[in-house]
Amino acid sequence: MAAQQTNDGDPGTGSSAERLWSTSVGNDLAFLLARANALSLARMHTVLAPFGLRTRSYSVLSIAASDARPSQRELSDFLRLDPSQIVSLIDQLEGAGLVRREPDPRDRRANVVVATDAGRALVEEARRTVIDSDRAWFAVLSEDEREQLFSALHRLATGAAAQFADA
Amino acid sequence: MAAQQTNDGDPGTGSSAERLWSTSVGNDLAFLLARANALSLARMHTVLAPFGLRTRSYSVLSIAASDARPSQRELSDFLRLDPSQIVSLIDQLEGAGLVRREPDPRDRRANVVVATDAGRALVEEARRTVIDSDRAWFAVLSEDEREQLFSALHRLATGAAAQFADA
DNA sequence: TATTGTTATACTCTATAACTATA
DNA sequence: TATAGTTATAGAGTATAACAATA
Repeated sequence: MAAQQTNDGDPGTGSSAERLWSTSVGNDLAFLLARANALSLARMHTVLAPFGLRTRSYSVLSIAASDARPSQRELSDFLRLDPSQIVSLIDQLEGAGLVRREPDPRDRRANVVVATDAGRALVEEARRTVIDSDRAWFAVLSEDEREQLFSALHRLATGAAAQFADA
Repeated sequence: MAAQQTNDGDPGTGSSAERLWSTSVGNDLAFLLARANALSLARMHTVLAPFGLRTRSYSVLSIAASDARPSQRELSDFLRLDPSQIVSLIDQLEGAGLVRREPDPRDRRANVVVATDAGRALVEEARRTVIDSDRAWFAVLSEDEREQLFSALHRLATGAAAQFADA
């Protein structure tokens, strides 16, 4: 760990960076959101590394392994990634034999992204460890609090608030 | 931006990507956290652009403008950025005449980062618009819900959960 | 004319390693 | 020996623009 070192031999100042929480940014919801997410991402990265996945590729593979049969455009919209980023992600996953592009019979411009058997097996194994990690990481919250957090984040991620981001 | 179709809060239409919410990632707290944060960051970027600031430089400048008199190391610990990233951020802000490095009389290795008058004026103006934007963006939550969200995120960002990220 | 997927490019962010000067 | 700041570098993430095939 990066060792929040206490500044010993320095009487008067407590643990060095702790007092910065009293500044305005320390009390800003958006800053807390960013910080919590940074920690969560680092955790996900650690958990997914043994599977050769990152958060993005895990999300794509997970959706490809469902029965949703998404097009690349739908993945782009849902994950809020540029279509070109989806191309790159699918290229990697396809190169690793985890997903394949199937032509959409209803629109010859579009590809449907589906997981291979190998992809399905990998993502199911990965998902189990992700769920375990989630449980441990969110254990500082009670069941009620987790539900409230889910509700709040879901509204922020989908609700009217979303339009402000595109202004 | 890439043609973000404004699918603002109209669930009946069944816009193509909407059904992907029923997949497992759509119900993952960590995914929601990432998505909400991405939207919040995009919003902050839009709000801060007229001031020539980004979220990072805004945070640094904001703390430098307080009476906390942080060292670069403290900024690094608090913002969870590598010391080298702090160097780069301070270089930019110092080049723009917004902060300056002052020698720490108690440790000649350390710099104390303080805002100039210009920096203080800029960040106060910026903070007003950030606060307005925050209010609008979090308006989908009630006052109680905002407090609960703050409490939950604060625990996730500082509590025992933090150690999992470095495991 | 608009949309899907694609290629290309540039910039920001993240993560490490090594170096200096102080402690 | 350890810490504060610095330099350098490489890989991941983000944001645009332009293009071919298809609708």
